[in-house]
Amino acid sequence: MGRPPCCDKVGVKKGPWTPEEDIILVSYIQEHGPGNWRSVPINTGLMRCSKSCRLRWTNYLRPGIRRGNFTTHEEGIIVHLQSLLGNRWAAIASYLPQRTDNDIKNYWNTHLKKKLKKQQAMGAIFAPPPPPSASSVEPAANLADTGHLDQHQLYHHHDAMAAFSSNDRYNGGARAACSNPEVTQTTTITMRRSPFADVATDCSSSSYASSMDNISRLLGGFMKSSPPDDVKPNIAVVSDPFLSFGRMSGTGADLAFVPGIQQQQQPPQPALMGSIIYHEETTGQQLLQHQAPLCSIEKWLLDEATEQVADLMDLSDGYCSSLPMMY
DNA sequence: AAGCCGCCCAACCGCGATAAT
DNA sequence: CATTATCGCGGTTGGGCGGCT
Repeated sequence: MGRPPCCDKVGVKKGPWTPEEDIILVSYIQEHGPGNWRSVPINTGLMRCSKSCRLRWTNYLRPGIRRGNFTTHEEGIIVHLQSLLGNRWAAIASYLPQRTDNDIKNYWNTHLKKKLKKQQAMGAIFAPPPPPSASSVEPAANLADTGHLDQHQLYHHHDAMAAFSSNDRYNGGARAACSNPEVTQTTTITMRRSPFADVATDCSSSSYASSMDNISRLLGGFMKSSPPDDVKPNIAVVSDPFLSFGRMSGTGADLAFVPGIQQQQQPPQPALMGSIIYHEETTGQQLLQHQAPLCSIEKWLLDEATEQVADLMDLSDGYCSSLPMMY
């Protein structure tokens, strides 16, 4: 015999969560912490399967999540990482602790992919065709493992970054330069006002699921009443994704910083929390000294970030400019 | 005002990896 | 060691909403 079944498949409720269900779930997790999802529907009486509970918590209810309003900075990081890692949303999300993989995936599919496509189409008019052996479209799935980036992938990546950078820099009637070094022309293109300005989540507009007010109220009590100092959720404290190489793994009482891309099955490492979380003033270099050695991709990202993020942060984006300059 | 259409995103589904028995 | 459930991930779906005609 293996394990007992997680939940009855009969009578399991599906569809949008109600405020009542959210309250039940949040208060249960407040008391017991996340994890052991199997027991959640059983102990709470929620007519949801454990999977649904976990999803609701990780994608929506857990503290520290920012929703909507992806900043230029974040867009750049997502594009950057997607070109490196492919559609490994969880890995990408590990660099944006305040964002869920689902959120990033949705944002990519609905916004960034189109934007990139558009940019690449524009670039294709002027750029030479890619090398025949190149696999720019192919996700570089093994990059994280090997740490190796071939020239074309870098190429692709730089184009993507440049597209975003220039796009935002010249938002609204814009002039975007192709970053391809072999292309000397500067392309003048016309752009509408950035759609990204409008993406912002229309949190208050619709169904309950989109109501941040409700959630804030729920979590307000949660944050106030629950966590003792040593288990307090810390996600929001990390002010720069590039400083948080690793993942805020788990939530609530289990929350811990796990260095590296792989967050699966990692035990919490509270010892690291102090060194990372509470050093908002820490520089990138200082951080490197504090941390376990970075894998190649992380080092590369940091190097890249030094140049590119600094550039992006000049874009007078409110959020970006409010971040401390680390580099 | 009503109908249509496209977009957005929360939630579901299916699968592989891992853990428990 | 085999079996079975759980967990976590990526892909997909479908309901709701807003814009357009």
